[in-house]
Amino acid sequence: MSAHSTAAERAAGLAEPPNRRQRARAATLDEIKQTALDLMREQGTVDVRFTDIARAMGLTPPALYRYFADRDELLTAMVTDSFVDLGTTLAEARESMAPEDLGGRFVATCAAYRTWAAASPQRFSLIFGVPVPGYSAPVDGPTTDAAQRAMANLAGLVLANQQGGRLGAPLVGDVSAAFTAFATHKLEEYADAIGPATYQAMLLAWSALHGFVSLEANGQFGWMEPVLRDELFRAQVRVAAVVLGLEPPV
Amino acid sequence: MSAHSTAAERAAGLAEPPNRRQRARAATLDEIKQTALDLMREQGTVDVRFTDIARAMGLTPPALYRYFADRDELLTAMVTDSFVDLGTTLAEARESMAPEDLGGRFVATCAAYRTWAAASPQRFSLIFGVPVPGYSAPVDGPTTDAAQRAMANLAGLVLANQQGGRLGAPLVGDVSAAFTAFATHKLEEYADAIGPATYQAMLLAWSALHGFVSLEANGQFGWMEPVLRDELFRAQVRVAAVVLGLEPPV
DNA sequence: TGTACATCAGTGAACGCGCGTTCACTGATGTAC
DNA sequence: TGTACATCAGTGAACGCGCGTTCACTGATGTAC
Repeated sequence: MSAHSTAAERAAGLAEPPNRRQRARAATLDEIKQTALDLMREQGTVDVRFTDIARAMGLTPPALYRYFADRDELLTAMVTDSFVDLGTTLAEARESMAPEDLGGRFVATCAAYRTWAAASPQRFSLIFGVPVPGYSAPVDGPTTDAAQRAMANLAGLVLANQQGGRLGAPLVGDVSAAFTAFATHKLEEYADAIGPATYQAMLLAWSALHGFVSLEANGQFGWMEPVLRDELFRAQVRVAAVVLGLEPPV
Repeated sequence: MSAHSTAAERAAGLAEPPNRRQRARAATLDEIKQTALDLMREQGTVDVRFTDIARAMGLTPPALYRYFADRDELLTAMVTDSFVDLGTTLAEARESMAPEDLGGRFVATCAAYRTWAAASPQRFSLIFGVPVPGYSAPVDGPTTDAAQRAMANLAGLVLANQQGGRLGAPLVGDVSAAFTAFATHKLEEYADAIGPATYQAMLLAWSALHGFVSLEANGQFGWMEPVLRDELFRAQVRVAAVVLGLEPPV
């Protein structure tokens, strides 16, 4: 590979390994977001002051405008990052267990969801919480997307279990006609492998997990020892599994 | 009753119906909090600007200092109010059903929890969410109290079911030794009527409900028709009931 | 390989703004005799 | 019942502050020939 790239290569947006400057820029971008996150954590808030970030980084505030057009753009980037990070974290957790170990994969994914939220409640709240002050979310943007993606992850696991013949009847069998119609429409992509009741169960199980995770991340379980919370979470995962009709994974 | 109160009456802090001025003051206090809430709702935020409240009420900002020492005091009041309001709302829902109709009481209380949150996500987030920007919560204050109170409400219902002989075995029977010890200690007040497994189930059921409620209140179920959400919630209540080992209430 | 030019990160001064809060005041409402 | 005084809600002017943002600049890094 030559040191000089051709015009064609540039036009195609091809490789051309980043120079020192570009790498520095990328690093600074990351540092800004990381610093913002640290500040949020430090003050237990979801608010960010541009000035504070600069100060914490040893920069003057105007320098940040080289990287983000304004405060909103930074927040949007952080929200997007959080989505991606949560997604990859869940996927990694899933892949950390052997493909045949469906129960293990389920448990690991649930645990990752919990750990991720507990590790940084601010990002969790950025995704699932009430909007940030002064920040106007992009039109119908990633906000509801959160639901979709989290669901997709769960749906994949359930589908795998179904195909592995490890999926029994969901805990709640009753599904209304309206919900059935809706689910059938939604489930086309899964080629009818998943029925309406199981689809409903996915939402129920997800809610159950999310409830625990959200209460814990927001400090509502502070009165319990961490060990006890672990036990409780294990039980909550059991509940989710039973709701879905999975073979006992724990 | 005479128009004049005695010094003794005043000292004892007795009745003495509030005069016009006092009534006006109380009304203004309420109006301030209500306006703050309306503004929060309007801009989909948990932030409040003192100036905005005054403007919305047709007052000058300094006037508010007759009622609240500063912004924090207003927020604290709003948090406290939210607690009380949620509490009474749940209690009212419970009492709206006959004492013998334990299933009905359970369902009604769950539904009230949901409705309350959906009706004002801001207050819900004030109680259960991440702290408000710039607002430093009172020491170890009501924040974790939320857990306790919500639990107390649920515990009451479960206890009633237990005493009514309508409480079966909880869905998840396994309880770790550590959790058993903890629960036993916590449950002294219930005179051993409730076992550790049921105590654990209470937390699990609450989490499950809370998850749905929180996802819905934060708009994560926006992609579902309201009717479908209703159906889904009904199923979620079923899940909670089964987790607790209640006779099928729905 | 060296030189001339272009790009770009970061600075420092400056701005406008709006917010929280204070203060001395006015006028209405309530209280004591 | 009337008068004198006390209380208190609300005003308007003023303050300090810190934040977001702009602008013209400097100096370092990268690029073309």
